[in-house]
Amino acid sequence: MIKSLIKKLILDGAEKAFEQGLLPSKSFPEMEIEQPRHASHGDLSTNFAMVSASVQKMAPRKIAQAVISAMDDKEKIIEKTEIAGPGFINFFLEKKAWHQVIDKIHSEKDRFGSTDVGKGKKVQVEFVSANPTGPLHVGHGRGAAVGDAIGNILGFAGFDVQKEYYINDSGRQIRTLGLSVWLRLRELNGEAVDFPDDCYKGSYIKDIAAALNTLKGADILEKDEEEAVLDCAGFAAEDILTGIKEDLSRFGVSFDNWFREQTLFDSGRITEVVEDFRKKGIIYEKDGALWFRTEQYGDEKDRVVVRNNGLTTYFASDIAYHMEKFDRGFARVIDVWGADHHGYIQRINASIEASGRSSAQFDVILVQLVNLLRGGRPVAMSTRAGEFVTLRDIVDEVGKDAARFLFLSRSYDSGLDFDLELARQKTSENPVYYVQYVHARISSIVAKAREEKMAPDSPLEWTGSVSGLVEPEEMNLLKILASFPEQVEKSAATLHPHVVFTYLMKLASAFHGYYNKHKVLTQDYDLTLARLGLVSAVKTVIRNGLDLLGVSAPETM
RNA sequence: GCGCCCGUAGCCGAGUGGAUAAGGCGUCAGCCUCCGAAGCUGAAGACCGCUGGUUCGAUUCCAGCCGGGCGCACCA
Repeated sequence: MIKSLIKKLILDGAEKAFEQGLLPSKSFPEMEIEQPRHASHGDLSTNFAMVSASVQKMAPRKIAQAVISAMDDKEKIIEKTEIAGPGFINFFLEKKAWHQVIDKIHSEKDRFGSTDVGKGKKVQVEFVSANPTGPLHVGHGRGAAVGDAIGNILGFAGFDVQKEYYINDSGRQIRTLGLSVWLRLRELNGEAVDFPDDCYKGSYIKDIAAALNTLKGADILEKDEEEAVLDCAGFAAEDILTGIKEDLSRFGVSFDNWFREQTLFDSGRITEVVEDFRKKGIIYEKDGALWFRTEQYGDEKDRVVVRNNGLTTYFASDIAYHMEKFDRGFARVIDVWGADHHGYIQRINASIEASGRSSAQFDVILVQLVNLLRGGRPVAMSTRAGEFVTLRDIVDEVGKDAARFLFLSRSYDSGLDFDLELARQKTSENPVYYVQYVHARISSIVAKAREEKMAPDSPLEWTGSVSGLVEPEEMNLLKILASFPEQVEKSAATLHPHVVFTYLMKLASAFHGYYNKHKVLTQDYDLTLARLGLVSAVKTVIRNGLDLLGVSAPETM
């Protein structure tokens, strides 16, 4: 908000400078306004003069001079300006310019930080979408944390967001699941079976078989293989899916929609798309299979959509699924995938282009792999042998908050070491407590103030004396608070939740420093009110930020 | 071989064209009769993988190389 004020001052100034003949051109390129790294460079700084140099055909410092001389600071929020270095215009603001933010935070409360840059545009974020063939593991956890946070952040930035989970409930892996359960079921009934290598070996398969056995074991044993396997598959998939939903909900992740692959078959959507593409000539036949000319759209080679046995591939479903998404009216579709699926992007892009849409409406977020460690040593994981640490195990061991915060602590572009021992520690090594501690500390201060009747109850009554906030640490906090909305915007624009994480760490650090240096509750009534107004604003922003990441903000710890 | 991601202090890492490269861990020296020490203050530690290019300006963009991770099925 302060930035936009400054921006307007600059543009108005430039306009006026042009009218006065100080500037030759009326065209003003996009400028950056940012908080300089060093306080000696002012509160805010712009590169306006530098980016205008080529348009104005003038030296940046001269442009800066012209703009400053024509600027009209009616509200007197600028203490002074200076031209620095190659042509930066540095602004030193009056303290009152920063004081306003407290009022704003207390009136907007849990909406502070939200913006309308999204303009209500419909966006779908699809994430996790793990096959219902086994429990969720760490990698799914990272994807869940990232997808959920991105959804929250986009929503806060004014997009109309739907979170969706795609269930692969048909196809070969589901049959394999059914077969695995069927074999275990027969084992339970005393039969000696040969358990194939490509079947699922996890102990959860035995649990499912046992449950199914008591339910209707005898029934299934009577059926022939095909039917029995199908029965087992249906039961197992639903059972696992129920578990997945539970795990996700305990992880604090909820979806607006669960979409089943099977519906694409039932509605005829898949054959429809294949037929459509065939008519358009982008699908051809070779070796008894149908191929999609994805190479024409930049893929390495063409891909099969219908196998020579007549069955459609997973890719065919996915084409239909993405068509379906756009048909549902989403202007923008975002998929969150594990990085090992990156080779798939070209293909989906191809199908979107082929259907006459722009692949610019489609984003894939590739989440790099997670290395699970315990005390610095890798945790052995083998899906094949059915030995792995599940997301549920992790939530049980380290808690939802610590897990989510760690998953979002750095960019998903890099691999992540997740150390269970570290995540469990309630020490400074664990950033989640560092931030939550701020919230709890402030709660405690506010509670004490109320108990001892040091201030009126409503925060709205605290802001009258904000002018008492003059300490450098207070000004620093105010500036950080004021930048929250733009950090949310940046996070939304780049689809990177760790921007919010980094912001929260910065705010928390500034608060802890302030807390150690200055008392909030003092003998001076007005000063106490002002500081209560400040710290409770910090509390609100910490909570709003943690909310976006799906981490709780406790009153006590 | 081809494709995607990564390469910033002993370690983990922020920084998507700007002025003196965040922060954390670890190391060293300090701070609790006082609002929560899960906290704070200070010190030491960086040819931002290498070589070129674009630019007034490159850790940031481009190219090539080196190193690491992950993929390259009529599997999902």
